[in-house]
Parts: sequence; C-alpha cells; structure tokens
Amino acid sequence: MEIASKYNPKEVEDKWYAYWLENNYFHSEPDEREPYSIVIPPPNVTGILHMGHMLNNTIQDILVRRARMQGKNACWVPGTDHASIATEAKVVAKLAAEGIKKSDLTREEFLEHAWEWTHKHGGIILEQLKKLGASCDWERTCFTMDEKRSQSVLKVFTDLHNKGLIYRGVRMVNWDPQAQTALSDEEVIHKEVTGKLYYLRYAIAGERNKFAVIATTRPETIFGDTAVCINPNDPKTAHLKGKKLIVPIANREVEVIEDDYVDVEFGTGCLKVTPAHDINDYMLGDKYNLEAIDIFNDDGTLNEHGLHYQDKDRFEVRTLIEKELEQKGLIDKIEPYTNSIGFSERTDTVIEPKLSMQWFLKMEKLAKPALDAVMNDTIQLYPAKFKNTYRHWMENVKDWCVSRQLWWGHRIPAYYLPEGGYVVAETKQEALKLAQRIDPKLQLSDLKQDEDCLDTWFSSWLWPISVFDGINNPTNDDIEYYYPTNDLVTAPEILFFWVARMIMAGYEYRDERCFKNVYLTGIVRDKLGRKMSKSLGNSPDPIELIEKYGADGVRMGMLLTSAAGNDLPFDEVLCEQGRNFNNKIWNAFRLVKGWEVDDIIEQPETAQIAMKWFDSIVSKTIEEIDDLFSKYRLSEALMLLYKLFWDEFSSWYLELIKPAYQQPIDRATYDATLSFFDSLLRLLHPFMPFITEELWQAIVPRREGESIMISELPANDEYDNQFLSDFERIKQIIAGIRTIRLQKNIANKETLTLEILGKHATDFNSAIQKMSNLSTIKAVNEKSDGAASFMVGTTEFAIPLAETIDVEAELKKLHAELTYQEGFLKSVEKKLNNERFVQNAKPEIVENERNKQADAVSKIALLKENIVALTDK
RNA sequence: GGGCGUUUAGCUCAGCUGGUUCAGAGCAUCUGCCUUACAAGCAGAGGGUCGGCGGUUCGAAUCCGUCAACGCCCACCA
Repeated sequence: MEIASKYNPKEVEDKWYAYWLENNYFHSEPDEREPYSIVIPPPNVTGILHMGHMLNNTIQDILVRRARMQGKNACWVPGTDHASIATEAKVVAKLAAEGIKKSDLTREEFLEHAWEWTHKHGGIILEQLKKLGASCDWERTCFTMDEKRSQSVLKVFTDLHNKGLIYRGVRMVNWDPQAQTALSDEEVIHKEVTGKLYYLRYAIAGERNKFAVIATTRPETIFGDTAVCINPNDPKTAHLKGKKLIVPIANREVEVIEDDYVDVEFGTGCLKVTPAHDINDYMLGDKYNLEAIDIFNDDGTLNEHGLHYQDKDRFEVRTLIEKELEQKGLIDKIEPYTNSIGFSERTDTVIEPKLSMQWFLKMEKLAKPALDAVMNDTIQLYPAKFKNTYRHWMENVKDWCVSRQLWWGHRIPAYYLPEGGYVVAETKQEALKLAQRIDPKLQLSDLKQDEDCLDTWFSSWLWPISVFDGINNPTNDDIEYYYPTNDLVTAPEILFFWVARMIMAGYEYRDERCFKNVYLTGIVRDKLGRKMSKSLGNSPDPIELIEKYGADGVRMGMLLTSAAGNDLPFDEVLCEQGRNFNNKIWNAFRLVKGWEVDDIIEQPETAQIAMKWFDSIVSKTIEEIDDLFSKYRLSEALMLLYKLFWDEFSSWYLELIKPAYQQPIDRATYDATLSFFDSLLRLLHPFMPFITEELWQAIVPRREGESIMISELPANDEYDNQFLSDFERIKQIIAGIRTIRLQKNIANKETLTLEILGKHATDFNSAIQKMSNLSTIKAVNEKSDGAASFMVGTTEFAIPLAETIDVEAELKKLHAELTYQEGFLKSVEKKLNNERFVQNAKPEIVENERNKQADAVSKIALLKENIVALTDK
C-alpha cells in the first residue's frame, strides 16, 4: 500500500478524538489507583479560544496524559466561568443594539436575556478545546453558576458571615456617570491628560483679607470640602494650625487638620479634603472623622450641595466656577498641569470616584495559612520567583470587596428587614427564620434581598472544591479522592485574584492545600513583543492554526519556547517546526513499514551495535525527561524528545540498520525497531496525541478499544554510559569522514579507505564503514601519502585520496590548529604552574587540568610531525 | 514612587551550589546534495570579550557592588 509522503492531520484528528470519547478514556471515577487531578482555569463561558488558552490547556493536557500513562487515575475537570462583568457588559451591549436599555428591564427580565445569551454563546470554547485534543473529563463539566456551584457560593458566603468575616462598609468605587454603574479597577483606563491646576484662595476665618492658597485640579468639588489639611512639619503652612478656613462660594467654615500625608513640595502645601470624591481624601476623612458631602447626582451633574450650580454637569461647572472665582478674586493663579485620569473602558467618560456601601471579606485570618503554605513550599510555585511577589501581596493583603453592582452573578444572600438591619442565609426561608427571631411578626414579603452580586472570583476561589461538590457535600467520594488536586496551570496575572484566594478557600474549607504545584505560564506575545489582544488584532485564531498545521503541530509550536513564567513570543514559524516534526515522524514510519522482513537472514553486527546504543540512549533520555518534568520544564523535555527522534533515531539508528535498497531486513532488528518506535510514540504522546495514536495503531495490529493514551509510559532502565560515550566518538569519526567528502568533493557513492594511526582500533568498524561508505578500515603506523586527516580525541584518522592534495592549504590548516593547541596548552600550564591553584582547587580539578595538558602535548607533537612531513614534500 | 525580574549567537532560550564535557541548544544563515522514508528533507560549516564598569577569588557567564536598558506587579500625590 502506498502511504502519502506528507502527514495529513485533518484526516486523523477528529477520528481519534471521537474514538477516545467513545471508549470513555477521559472519564475518571475514584478507584484504588493513585489519583491525579487538575481543575481547568474556567474560561469565560461565552468566550472563544485564544492563544493564551491554547498554551495553558496544551500544558494541562500534557500533564494529564502523562499522568494517565504513568498508571495514575487522571481526572481533568473542565468548566466555564460566568464572568459577571464581561458577560453582563456584552448582554447590555447586545440589548442596546436592539434599542433596549438595561434600566428599562426588571432584574428577572434582564437575567432571562443573560441566560439566553449564555446558552447561545456558551460552551463554544469547550468545543474548541476538543480540537486541540484536550483530554478533559467532559462528564464532569461545571459552570460557576450551575446549581451546585451556586449553592456552594451561597453556603460559603453565609458561613463566612456567621464566622464574622463578612462585613458591610463604605468604599470608593469607580462610577461611570454615563453607564451609571460602578466599574472594577480593571475596567478603568488611565490616561495622561493636560488640565489646569487652580490655586484657590480660602479666607482665614476671623482674619481680614488673609487667605490660605490651595491647589486643586477640580475646583467644582469645593462644595464637598470638609477640611483643609497641612503637613504638621511644614513651616510654610504653620500659621494655619488650629485655624478655620472659609470655603469659597459655599461659604462654609472648615477646620485645618494636620497629617503628614500632605506633600510639602506639592502646590502650596495645603490640601483641600473632599472625602466623598477622592480616594485619598476619603482615607483622611475616615481618619479624622470628617463629614463626607456627596455633591454629585448619579449622572455626573451637581446636586443641591452645588447650590446655584445644581443640575449642571461637572465639566460645565468647572468652567463656570472658574469664572465666578475669578470675578470674586479668589483665584491666585492657574497653571497648566498634566495628570493621570481614569476613563471608563466602556463609555470613555471620566470616572467619578463615588462612595458606596459594599460587602467585604476580612482577609487577615484567611491569608495566614495561605501565605505559609507557599513560603514553606507545601504549595510550590513554578517558577519559584513568584514566591516573592506572592509574599509581598499576602503580607499587605487588604480586605476583599466581594460585591459588584451587577445582576449577572450570584445575588448576595443578605435580606434587609423593614425596620433596618439584615440577616444572611442561604435561602429566603432560612432568612425569614432568622428574621423572625428579631421580629416574630415578619413575613417573607417583608424581606428585601440585597440588589448586588458577588464578585466572580467569589465563585472561582472555591473551584478546586466545588467542582467535586465538596462544599455542599464535604465527605463525598469524589472530593475525598481527588482533593487536593495536583497541578494548577494558569497565568501569573491572576496569581492574586484567583490562585491566592483558592489557596485560602482550600485551607478554610478543607483544612488542606488545594493543589500541590502551580505552573505559571507566560503571556503570549506577538513578534513585536506586544501582548496578544483582540483590540490589537494581533492574535492568530488557534483554530485556524490547527487547520493549517494540525493540532499536534500547534501544540508543539506553543510549547517550544514556553519556559514556565517566561513570556512566549509567538511566531507561526514555531508551528511550522511542529508540523515538520510530525512529518518527520510520519516518514520514519513510512520507512519502517516499507521493509520486508526475512526470518532467515542473520542480524548484521551494525544492527546489534545500533540496538544496544539506541536502547541506552532512550533510557538515558527518559531519565532526563523525568527530571525535567519534575521541574515542570516541559519545553526542554519536548526538545529532548525532538532530538531523540530526529537526530538519534532517524539520522543514526535508522540509517545504521537500514537494509540496502530493496533488500529485506532481519526479524530481530525489525522487531526491535518496532518496539523502539512504539516507545518513542508513547513518550511523545502527551505532547502530540493525534499523530502518535494514528501511528501507534498502525505499527502493529491492535485490538478494538486499545489506545496509546492508556498504554504505559516507558520507564527508564539501566544504561551503559561508557557505551554511549564510545558511540559518540564513533559519530565524530563518521562526521570527520563526511566533512572530508564534502571538502574534497567526493561523492557519497565512492567508497573510501580509513586509516587509523596508532593502536587505537575500534570495536565499531562495521558501523563506521556502513555510515561513511568505506571499503576498508585499517590500523596503520604511518598514513598514506596525500591522505586527508582529522583527529578525534588524540587519535588521528586519515583518508587516502586519489588526487594530490593541496599542500599549502593543508599546511595552513595544520598551523592554525597548532596555534590553537599551543595557546590552549599555555593556558592550562599557567594554571598548573600557579601554586595557589594547585593548593586550593579540588584534586579532581587539578587532575583534570593535568589530563588536558597531556592531551594537548600529544596533539601538538602529532601536528608538528604532520607539518614536517608535509613540508618535506 | 515602592517591589520583583530580565539582559548569553541574527531570533527564542539552557547554563543548578564559581573550575571537566563552559561558552551550549533549537530556529534562522551559509556551502554541497532531487543519495528511492522525508527538499516540510540529507550532509557539513560559520557565528557570542555572556549589557557596561568596578570588586571578591589562584580562577567569574556564574558571587558582591554600581550604572544602563527593558519587562511585570502594586501605589499612583491634590
């Protein structure tokens, strides 16, 4: 049968994925085997696959497939995240396009639209993961807003509340006056804006025509001033201590307070304090118990505190008030000033800091065990450099604001009572019971549930537990078996948002780490080093790449340059390299399958050597790969396999055993080769699942239901290191002969003679002979006239040539080599003549220098002989 | 501004506690090959004063100091 000379991934990938699914190989149930579990970092339910996912999930799949082949009971739990902010924004935008305003809908109506959207766009990403070969246990697919996960969230919120860790508090939020919603810090874009710095005159109470000058960029906020702050150590403003100032226009008296927060160098050293409209001022207000006067309506116009500016927009007021102040002589000066201002990502309007009541989770107690676990390596981060960042964050952890002013998400299970106060419970019925303890007359209809939702991370921080239903049902078989999970693969950007909080939840709810190892991937960047993003349009579509290069090719491309924690400068060339490797494997298969086997013929010596050598090098490589995996250096492990297959197997082993054209191969060699091929495919399978399955199925007949993905990963064996290094010498000899062929323009078909000078004959003559097409190899005392020579170690090899050699060129070469060796010897001797070196260095190092010296001396002698011999001609 | 990290071949990166194999790998480049597995290939070759300066040491890519460039996270001065 004719096999195509190029591997065609399209023909095989869907077939094998379906086969794996049919045989239920991805599914895991607890049993007596050692468990190995990974929970997927849940992608946004309505998202589509991007390069970051591609990288992240490829790594997870490699780890899972490898664990499975090591005989562990591997379980990779997939799922999606409701991503409240992003999804709600998309739904709002979609409705807006249809002319529907969110504010015109009831909560229930809006949620209907949101669910509709979720069902329509949801789960696409999971289908895409299948294209890349992800061996997830699809029967276990979870969603952060499905019933069990939602219940877990409410249960945990209630529990934390009962433990006294949840509280309500005022916080400054980013208010978007156009969208009339609060935004997360991530949705605020800071831009440098050139504005004005106004120096305003505040009259000193009780003192005629005396003013304190205060610099501000926002004169319209003076209506919210409730104090003026100076630095207690500033002589410039010392005269204001204990005084009262009069806010211009508003004509209110405010106190002068003292705090070293004020920068003496900036402006005049006087700071107007507007607790309701500036985050720093808010903190001052908090510290000194100042009143917070909110002067804005939700749409950014001034309210009644703005006096005659009521109902005018904040920017309009800024212009108007400048004029009024000017007229009243209350402006000292105005300077141009550039500062950073937050804009809404969605509406591009200037963010207004706004005070609002939010829910908080106390972090101090939760953070403690989570910090310790990482610092003492109970949980290991790869690369470890993130430990520092982690510690820094955890030691300065702030309480977590868990509420969001959104509808799409888990609604906060807090119920307000008519007479004030609230109760927290998992259900409204439970809440009523609690409420009735306060007031027995209360009815269900008296309870008003909080309008806000919980932060998305408040559900994902439970993920490693909740996917096994360990919150609702803490002693079920799944959670007991799969928890703690083994590895977590995610991006460093969410180390705090997600990873740290999962660790906290793990200790709080299981009293145990939630995973053992955290592999932090890099950010996928384009060739110019820019982060790949939709807005830049510089991100290739992973699915298109898979179409072009095959899933295995793209997986390999992703992995080739992705050391843990390092950014990944992505280039399609890498996928090409991956595809080429697939093709190489494919063609090696074609070669082997094309051989005819003869049971009678004996195994040639070359093949015996090749087998022994390859067996050793496979074992050695496996040992190295195991070590690399233990350090999560996956890309290096893949590179090792790449070289093992391409260089060692294809270029050396197969060439060594390859029978002459149209000649059969002996049984022993053939069987050994198939067995090697089988091992190589299994070693490669975690990295490139499809092609390895395709070839593994074809290399020998398989029974129905067999699969490489559940076969055993080859383990390392004893190997003969001496044999390996001897063989490396042989490779050098062969390379030496090949170089001479190239330099002297001798065709490969022309047979040559090899002369070995001195007694150093080799046990591998047959291999050398075959690989470099020699007729004879002989040990000689003196090489033939006009032979081209080369050295391997301290042995000289020569190839007698028919034509006369270029004496001059040869001499030049020898002299160059001599110069190098003499220089080398000199540097070695310099060390050896240094008494302090001989005294201080470790004995084996000194010994080694002596060996180098001896080697160099003998090489120099040989080179000189050769030079003399040539010169005589 | 605070913290962390990076700088080794044209590109992307390895080089663990200083000393064999220390200057490496893959890709790219160059040269010669359409040699019946593979031109998405084969064989060979070239290429770096390890960011700069200073120090410790018998010895530094490796340890220390300093400067420079770049990157990330956090806080972002009215």
